[in-house]
Amino acid sequence: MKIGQLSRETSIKVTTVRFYESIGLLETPARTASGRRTYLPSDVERLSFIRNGRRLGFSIDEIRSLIALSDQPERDCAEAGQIAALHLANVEERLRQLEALRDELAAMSAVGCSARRMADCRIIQAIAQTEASKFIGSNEGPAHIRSELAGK
Amino acid sequence: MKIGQLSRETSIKVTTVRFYESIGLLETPARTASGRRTYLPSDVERLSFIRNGRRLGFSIDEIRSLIALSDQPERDCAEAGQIAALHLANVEERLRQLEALRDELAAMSAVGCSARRMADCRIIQAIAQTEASKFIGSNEGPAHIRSELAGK
DNA sequence: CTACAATCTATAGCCGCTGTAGAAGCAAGT
DNA sequence: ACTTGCTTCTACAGCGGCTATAGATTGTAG
Repeated sequence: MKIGQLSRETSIKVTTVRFYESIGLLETPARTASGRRTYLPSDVERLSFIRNGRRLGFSIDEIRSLIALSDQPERDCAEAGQIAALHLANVEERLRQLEALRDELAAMSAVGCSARRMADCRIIQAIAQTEASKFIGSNEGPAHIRSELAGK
Repeated sequence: MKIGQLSRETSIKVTTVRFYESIGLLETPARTASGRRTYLPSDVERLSFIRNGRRLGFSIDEIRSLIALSDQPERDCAEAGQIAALHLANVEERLRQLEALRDELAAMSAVGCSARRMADCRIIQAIAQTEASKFIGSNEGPAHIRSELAGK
């Protein structure tokens, strides 16, 4: 199986497959005489696992850990549970932040911009006057504003 | 006023202030004879606006537009309202995605990992068996998994 | 034989910063 | 004058997770 078919079967782009290989997330596959990568059905499985993990918001490193764990069938399963639980907690925290954000924005938009001139624009005024205190918890500056689930 | 004080007054790190200058978000300030940047109170205001905008999740480009608009006091305010409304819609969409994600993860964690061996780990199995169909709407691969409001 | 698709490598770019290194300036204390 | 230590300066690399581009090669169908 060549990379294109692997890509189709997993819905992971060819370039991304190569990228995963380059960062060691996917094992280096065998090559044909002319240098093309060849994959096995087990690679489809592994790549699907990676895809699902990504779609569930796990980081590459978390997926790496999960794969490493699942490659040791006799090992205690608790660690995998911890990774998942921690991830869930992170997602819930982000949800809370995003909800607070939505409320702020909704309040802002509700006021509307009935003004005709920028000079009187309520939206601009609202942004200018947003109180930093509303974002306590985001004590590390805009760095917290990044990472999962954006509109591309 | 020097960069350190501007930083303290706005809670924006010194390096970030310089970064904003480098991308043209902040005007190039005057310099002392020895080359230090000097700022005016109006710079505190502008930087605060930027900080608030960022905390509300606006992109640098959106903030750039908002600033450009507000620098034209006679202009129609509607465009600013549109930017805010579009941003709100994006945030709401992300909220929906994140909620779906949380539900998936919660269901996964609820099952728990009572198994002792990785080979029987339900978490791993759940990830492996996640159906892509549950993520319709995220039709562009993991690219959607990025951007605002992460745990650093 | 020619066209076109698929694959290859290597490298740069996206966003929004953050961190590093090394040099220079500045104020206070001895 | 000298040292100490803080602030500031420039320039550049790195983060995550890809995506895009360029240019070369190989495979396949008409």
